[in-house]
Order: sequence, then C-alpha cells, then structure tokens
Amino acid sequence: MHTKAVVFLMGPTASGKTALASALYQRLPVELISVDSALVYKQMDIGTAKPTAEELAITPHHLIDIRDPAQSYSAADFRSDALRLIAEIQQRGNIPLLVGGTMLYFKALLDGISPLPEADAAVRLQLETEAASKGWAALHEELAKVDPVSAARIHPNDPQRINRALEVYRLTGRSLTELTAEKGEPFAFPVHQFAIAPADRAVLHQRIAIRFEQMLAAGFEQEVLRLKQRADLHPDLPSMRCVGYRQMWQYLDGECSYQQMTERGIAATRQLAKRQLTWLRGWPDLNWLNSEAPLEENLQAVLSSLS
RNA sequence: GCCCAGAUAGCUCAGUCGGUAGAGCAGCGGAUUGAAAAUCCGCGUGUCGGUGGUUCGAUUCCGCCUCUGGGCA
Repeated sequence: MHTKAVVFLMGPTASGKTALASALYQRLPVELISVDSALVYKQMDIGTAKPTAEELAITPHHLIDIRDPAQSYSAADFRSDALRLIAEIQQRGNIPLLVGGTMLYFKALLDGISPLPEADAAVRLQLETEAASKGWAALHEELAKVDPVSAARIHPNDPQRINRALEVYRLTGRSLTELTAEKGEPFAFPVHQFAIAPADRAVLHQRIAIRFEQMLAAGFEQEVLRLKQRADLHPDLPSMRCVGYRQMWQYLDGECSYQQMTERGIAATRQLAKRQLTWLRGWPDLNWLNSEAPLEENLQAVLSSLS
C-alpha cells in the first residue's frame, strides 16, 4: 500500500460503520476521523448515536465533540480540519481512516471547494428579514438579475440556496457562478473508498426503527430537555435541526404526541438514509460492503484491498 | 339484542347530484460548493368492505351480510 494512502468508510445511518471502523482500528495502524455533521456537537450523544465515552476511549475519533450546539460547522470547516488531521496522522506514520455519513463533507475533501466567502450571520439575517416581507420569490428574482445561471439552477422554493447565492454576491460583489468557475483543490492522496449498507432497504428501515427505540429507552428525551432548557438554543439552529432532535423538540413543545414523535423521528431517519444512499449510488470508485455480512468478512475485504 | 355513524392508496381522510377517484403523511427516484442529520425537485390503479338488486352503466342509490366505533338496553 502507498505510504500516503487514506481510507474512506461511508454509509447511511445505522449501517454499521462504527463497528467496522473500530474493528479496523484493532488490526491496522489507523487513526479515525469522524465525517459527521452531527457528531461534532457536544451534549448531543444519544440522538446522534455517538459512540459512548467507553467506546471512544478504546477507539478514539477525531472531530467528535468539537462544537457547542449553539455553534455551527460547515463543509469547509470539515475540509480544513480533515486535511490538517490527515497530515498529522501521516506524520505519526498512521493511516487516516475517515468514517461517516455526511457525504457532502467527503465530496468537499475529494473535489475541493471553490474560494467562496464564509457564511455571514448578519447578511443571512438581513436576507431572512427581506424574505419575510417580500417573499423568497422576490429574492429569487433578484438573484436572476445578478446571477441568472444560479437562478436557473436554484429552485424558487429553495430558500437556503437562494440565501447563500445572494449572500455570496452581497459579500463579494461577484456572483456564485463567477466564483465557482475556479475549482477547488482535488484530494492529494491515493484513497480507498468503501461504502457499507444492507442489500435490502427494508432491513435498513428495521435497524433504524430499533435503534430509535433504543435511543428513547436510553434517555433521549432527557437529553433534548436539557438542551431545550438552555436559553441560547432554539429549533432553527443546525444542531437542533438534526434528525430526532427536531421531532423531540416539537414533542416537548406539545406539538405532537409521544407516539407521533416516535413515528416522525423514525421516518426522518429513513429519509436521511435515503438521501445518503442517493449520494452513494452514483459515487465513483466505491467498494461496496454488506452490513449483514459477518464483521470478519467485511474486515477482510478492507484489509485485502489495502495490502 | 336494538339504534346511529363509519368501512375509499401503507396511514389519516376528502370526493364522485350514478359515467370506475384525490389530498396530506409515509414510501420511491433525483438534486446537492461554508446550515448538508440541512434545503429542495419529481413520482398517485387503489378488487372505493362483501354480496344481491335498480340501471345502458353502481365506489356512489336500495336490501342483506361482515367488521369497527358510539349510544340504548
């Protein structure tokens, strides 16, 4: 194996990524980097299916518990953190094993990202305010004037992307189209990419339902209640929009019954898994593993491809 | 046992003054450049509970049956 090689392990939620990564950690000089937009948050443990403190003591992961739930994290933040960690890990003579389900983060690492301004809370708030009075359709029309290419690509009903495209323009005076013409820096290392999932979607759905029930039994409601009691957290935060947390927050607000919360939380997780699989379906150079195969078998598949 | 109300998509329900039906949710497919566990886009055939009758034609009207709620005994 190339001395600078990097391993990716991707997969939808509840597919068994962590178990396989931990097993690999026992067999290889690897260091794990979490690729997960929810695991970055402290105090969000049960609902994110974060490895427990005991598991993390045995199998350390980078990029877990690096943000407070009031803060945000981005694909660009991930990219720079991951590149820094990869260099450090390689310097120690270890192999970086990137494991997670946030496919945009993997893509940002692999393809690079164009030089764009970072998110600006003030500009976003201003755009939100304008949208509240004029409507997003008006802002989409505004975007069409300054960046017709992006406006054609971004659906008028997609507030998040309209917001971002206008934010970029207002911050730089240049259009998103113009700025993204300059491509990002592609990944510099040879990479072995694996994806793990059950062959049958119904199996994944079952695993998701079981795991959500386990989260509830493990005190997920109390976890969200504690977060909700903080004055600085609210449901529009990226952290509180995470699957499960949003539904539990609504339940605690009395917006739905406990049973509805459970059903909606499980459904939201299924939908997340579906979007993750959509990314993976067209992903180039993937080696597929089956969640239902014995752990040892998947382990061997990874080990042999690396030798 | 009697009376009333229901029975329509996986779920909750709308509807057809008689010409074989459509919403929300779920599900499925897709997009994805500093919020991505986010944010969007597209996709709707189902013995209209069963059976008999009226009718050119019944998911719709009528009878009976079954089941589910609620009420009265």
